[in-house]
Amino acid sequence: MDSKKMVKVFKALSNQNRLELYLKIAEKHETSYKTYEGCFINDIAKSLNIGAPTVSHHLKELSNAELIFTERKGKYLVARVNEEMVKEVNELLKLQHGKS
Amino acid sequence: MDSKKMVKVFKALSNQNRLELYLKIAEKHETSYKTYEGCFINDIAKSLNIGAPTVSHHLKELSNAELIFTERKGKYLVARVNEEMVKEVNELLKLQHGKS
DNA sequence: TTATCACTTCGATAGTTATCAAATTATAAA
DNA sequence: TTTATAATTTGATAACTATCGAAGTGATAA
Repeated sequence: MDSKKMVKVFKALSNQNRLELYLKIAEKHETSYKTYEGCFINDIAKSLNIGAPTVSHHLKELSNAELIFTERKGKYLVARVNEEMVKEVNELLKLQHGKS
Repeated sequence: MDSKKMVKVFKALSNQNRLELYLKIAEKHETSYKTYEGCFINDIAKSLNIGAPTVSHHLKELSNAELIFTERKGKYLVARVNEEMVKEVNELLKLQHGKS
């Protein structure tokens, strides 16, 4: 476990708008799981009360923390959750004494 | 799920020293689980490269985020993990598509 | 009671960051 | 080619925060 990497992840989730952004990506990620479509940022961005530059900045933070992957699809940006990283975070936080 | 509460939790874990502090408390919490001793802050504080005022500040942040409970025992301060909150965080991050 | 240890509070500072407006780039549509 | 839409970059600013030293509080030990 690399705690520096984890600090980055928690930092990425420690802002209201950025957390909501992540959660929406994760939610979309779930519903489109079988088709692997990913999530169009443009749709999400409108539902947040922040401008495009700020959305862009937040996406970079989430990417940088390796919580999401992004990919351009024509005019649009598509995001997917990095499931491995999410798993790592869950492992870090899991309390062990219940385990066998 | 209250995302504001979660933001506070992530903020609390988004600093290197504070995350280490939390992890040490959690680790101790695990090993003393059966006896409910809790974790003496004084022991931990020495192993971090920060002064007492900063430790105190960080503990307040962790408390404030309800990640830990603290209690005075004579001269010392004792900390315990708030397992409920940790569970909530894990729920929030858990990806659902694997679920039945 | 005096000294010591553990922790907290206060005030200051250097560094970080969330946000925006303006300008720019990339792609698609007319 | 011109226009429109999506996203990024840049530069600026206000707000926040991690940290410290100094001073203060509470509890134990001498």
